Amino acid sequence: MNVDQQVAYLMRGVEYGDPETEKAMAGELRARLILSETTGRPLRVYCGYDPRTSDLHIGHTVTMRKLRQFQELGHHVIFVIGTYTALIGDPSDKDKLRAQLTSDEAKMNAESYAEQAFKILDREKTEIRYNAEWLSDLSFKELIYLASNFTLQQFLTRVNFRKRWDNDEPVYLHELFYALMQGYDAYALDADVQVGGTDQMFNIMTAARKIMTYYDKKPNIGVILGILPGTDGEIKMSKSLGNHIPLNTSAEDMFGKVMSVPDKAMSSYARLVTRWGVDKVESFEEQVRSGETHPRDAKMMLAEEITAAFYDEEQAKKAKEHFINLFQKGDTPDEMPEFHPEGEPVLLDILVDSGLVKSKSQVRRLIEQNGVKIDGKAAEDPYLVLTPPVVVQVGKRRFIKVI
RNA sequence: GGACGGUUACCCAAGCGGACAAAGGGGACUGACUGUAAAUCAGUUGGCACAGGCCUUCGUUGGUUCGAAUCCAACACCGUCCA
Repeated sequence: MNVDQQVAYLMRGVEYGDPETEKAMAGELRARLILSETTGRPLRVYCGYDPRTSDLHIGHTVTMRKLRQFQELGHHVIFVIGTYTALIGDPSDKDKLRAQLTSDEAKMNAESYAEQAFKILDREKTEIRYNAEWLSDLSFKELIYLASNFTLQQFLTRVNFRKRWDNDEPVYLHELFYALMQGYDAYALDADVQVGGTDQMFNIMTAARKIMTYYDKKPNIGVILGILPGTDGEIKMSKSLGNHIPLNTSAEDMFGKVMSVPDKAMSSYARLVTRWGVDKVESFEEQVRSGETHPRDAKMMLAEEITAAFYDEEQAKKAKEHFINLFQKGDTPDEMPEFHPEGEPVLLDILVDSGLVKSKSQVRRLIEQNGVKIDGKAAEDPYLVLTPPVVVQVGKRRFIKVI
């Protein structure tokens, strides 16, 4: 790849909300890539992760994929785990105060976090750092100097603080430190590039660049990526919103979850979570736009690619077949949990005891709504005594085999 | 320290003495339609009971009342403002 192709590759999926900024960043990146090539010094690229949660979803992997791309081009990647910043909780993506985390919790999460990250990153080429290393030694005096680079107005113009301010909700002083700390991370790591989502725009572009300049360093280049929408296609993927696709799941489940994403979000997924190159993404989008490929089939391709990226080609293919059988042909799945009833196999009890339905009242409602099927036939009587083995189905996709 | 406001089901939020298992919205679930979806339409959404009906729930604990989510008291927690 020549420099321009590299820039295009590395800037894929960025979102600055302002074409000028994007142009400026692309320009800086280009210059620094050239510098790296002539001096033979790889760029130092970093992204920080909040160890608030230990199980990752594919939304977390967007920035990792970007780091991976830098790795492929021979640059040095630093995976920072925000053990110290987690003490505050990043206020960026929420308009509410986030809970603080104890350092023990943070550390524990961090370990499993990094482990999952190696599904994407090259273990050999990744440096893992904890920001407590340098932040815990920061003196109060230093903090004052750092803080003197910023005004309260700058913070108050950020929407997430602004909203709370306007609603007379508390904005705590320590929340303002978050940006300073993240900026200091970039300085301490001597970063050339910092990768992050658009929710990190302020921290990366304003805080980090300002702080680095203050310390007479070349400010880092912000590679700001779009936010991956969740399976609802609307808002940011997040576990607490229940619209996430977890990493620790089965290939079948991942495939199915990608398929449940609305059509309009396909392009975000193509750009942010596939291993595809620039050309491939563009032709994919073009095929859908022109109607050449049926949106359903396009999404199949997408789901297969994404599943393959986290598992492997073979498992992805199997997941696809599974999906086709189950949903397109309406078959029952090959494998389903088995349930051994105790005593008389009364439908009502089985559904509750197996955990398929929460309460008996709910079973009654489901039966009234034709939502319970026995060997494919809608059940009418909750007190029906089953003659095992039979397949009991609730809704479209929940099955058990009663033995 | 003081003044004021809040705490209702999964979430937001109405209710301010009886008609309240509690409006409305969101979410979730079921059915129809489909491309699996989304959108749309219809329904369900505390528990138990075949049903009449019964039981538990409106921050906690007591009280007033024939009757309390609603009134009173104390407590707890949360918030805003003034010091």
